[in-house]
Amino acid sequence: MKNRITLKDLAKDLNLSPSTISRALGNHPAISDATKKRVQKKADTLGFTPNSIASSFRMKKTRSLGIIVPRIDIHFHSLVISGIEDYAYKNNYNVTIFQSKNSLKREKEITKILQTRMVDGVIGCLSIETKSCDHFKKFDKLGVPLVFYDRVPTDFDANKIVINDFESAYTATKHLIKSGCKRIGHIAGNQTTTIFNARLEGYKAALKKYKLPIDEALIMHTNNLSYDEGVNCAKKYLALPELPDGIFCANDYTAVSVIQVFRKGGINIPQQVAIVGFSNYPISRIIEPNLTTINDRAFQMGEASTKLLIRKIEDDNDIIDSEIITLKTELIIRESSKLN
Amino acid sequence: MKNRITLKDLAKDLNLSPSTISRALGNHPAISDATKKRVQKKADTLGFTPNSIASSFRMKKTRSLGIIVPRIDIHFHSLVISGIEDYAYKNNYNVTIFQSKNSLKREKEITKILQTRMVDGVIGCLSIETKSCDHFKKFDKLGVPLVFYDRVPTDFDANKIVINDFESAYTATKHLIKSGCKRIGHIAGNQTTTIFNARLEGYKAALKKYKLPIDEALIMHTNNLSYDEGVNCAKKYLALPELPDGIFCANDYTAVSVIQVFRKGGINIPQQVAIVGFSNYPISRIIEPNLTTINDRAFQMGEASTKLLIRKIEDDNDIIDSEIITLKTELIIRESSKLN
DNA sequence: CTGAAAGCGCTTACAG
DNA sequence: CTGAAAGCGCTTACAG
Repeated sequence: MKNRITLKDLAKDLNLSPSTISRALGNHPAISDATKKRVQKKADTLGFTPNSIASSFRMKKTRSLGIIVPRIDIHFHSLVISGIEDYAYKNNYNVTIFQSKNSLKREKEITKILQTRMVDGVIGCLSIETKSCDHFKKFDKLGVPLVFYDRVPTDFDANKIVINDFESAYTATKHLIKSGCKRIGHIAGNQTTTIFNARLEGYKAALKKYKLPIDEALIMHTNNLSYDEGVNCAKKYLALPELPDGIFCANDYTAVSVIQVFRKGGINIPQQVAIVGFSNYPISRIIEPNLTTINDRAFQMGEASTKLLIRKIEDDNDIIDSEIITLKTELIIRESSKLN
Repeated sequence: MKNRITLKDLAKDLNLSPSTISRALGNHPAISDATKKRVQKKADTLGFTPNSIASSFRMKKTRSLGIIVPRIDIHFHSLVISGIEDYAYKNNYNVTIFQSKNSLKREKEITKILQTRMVDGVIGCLSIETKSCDHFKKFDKLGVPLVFYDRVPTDFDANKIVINDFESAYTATKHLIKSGCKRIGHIAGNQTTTIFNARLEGYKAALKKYKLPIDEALIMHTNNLSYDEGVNCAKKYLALPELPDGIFCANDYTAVSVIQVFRKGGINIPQQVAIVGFSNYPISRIIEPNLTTINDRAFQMGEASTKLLIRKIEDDNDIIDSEIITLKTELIIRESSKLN
């Protein structure tokens, strides 16, 4: 570490006090323009860079947000983080990221780290293993606001940014019904996860509403909605005495695998089976036929989380205890379900 | 902000000095086990959390790494960041992320922010717009180590983690030649970017080595190697009097678009045209036929960058000025090029 | 084994 | 318009 220039050094050089230097660089109204210019010029020539840690320490504000995501390399999360960084950057906050790797143990460790006053607020998406959220309760005691997105706690009141999974699944299923499908299947995610349960329920609700039977044989269950699980589900569909004529898949990966397996089996999509996915992953525009899917607003989720969080951080006399914001999704109709 | 418990509070409560509390919690050998236990217990019951900003300030170490990437939501970068976070986490560093959004202006702003002693070291991948790296030179003066990956500066000596793009392209092209291809095309990226130029040169070198002609008509140039540009290139190939029998694409997106356009045109892959991509994106395992590609070691690039950076941060009497580490890539042979 | 003291580099209420 | 002084919460060299 080299010797770094401080306010004191500038002060000595200019025969001013450190207070004046600080005010001049902070563009304080009480300082004369002449002084401001002198100070700025000296700061530039000496290459002064302020010590933001000293400032954070003094101000008890770090202008940092802590983010806990299961994994960064999952496209959904990388989009959310992109939205977070973008909104934070525009508001002069920076973003410190941690991956829980879907381990409850690691998630707990991370909350401990974040509870050292490192950050002014926290945005989290729970790990798959997380059932109870006790390890997040300390933030409230410390006065550190907390916002969850996507996988949110159910066991305590918290700020949450979500989409309406039930409604989205209902819309997707209704779209298949309106396109003329009568035997509609569903590839479901892990039912202990709220959002995947809601997608299943939305699917069922649409069937009920339009007086179509709910046939458990057409509902396939998976653990991770992985591509490979999708392949298995597709094979099971092919083994049925009668194929479904439409399938709503709880994510795009399984939808893509179904399309591929079915086409290999000589089945026309969408003519014989129409397919709808969920998430609007990049692959949905590449797979042939292009996949009808739900835009889950990942980037906007990041923006909205950050906007809410910063408001909570900066509004001292905020009397709202917790807030749940639901974003509108969007059905994107593409070739995989165009029947008429 | 609520009133927070400090070392002083604990000290008063236990009739000890703050120094002792600090040492006890830091597991200093000079403190008796009995005292350590008393202090730890009290800290737990009062819910003491240390103020890491105060500690950073005092120690002149933040244990934070600053990352500048063009975008977080590009799969390559999200993988690198994942590798960075993983290695950093295991070594008790945290990771603060900024996106340049490929804007030189924003990249400069970010370097300014990072030069406020916020971080102990910086990992960067240059924006597309960046030609000169003067804005990074200040880090050296501040004693803040800097490591670049992937898109690295050419105009000054710096620590760099790269793959051998020339060699990888050579290997990919050689694979096509060994598979029997005689008319091999290339879809090239922006030639002002070093890595894409190296890929083109590696391709040419392989052709030369094996005494195949370099036919400029078979070399397509793109700006961003986007999917849509790939579609255009594919159409241009189709318009040629004679098709190539193999194409090495500088990334997977263009390779995928070529496969799709060619198949729509009734061309068999790999029998008529063998295709090789670059990067091993998830889609390479989904597209049919599965795409032969180069594993570009994104995650490992993140790990290696962080390992090098932390070494530079912690090794005070390091006399190495700058270091360039080249990672081995791997040719992954899949259906799109299996000719024999 | 424990304590008193100094100081990291800022910011700001108070005084002039 | 400018300055002197206090203090944010830690850590550690020094002393005992």
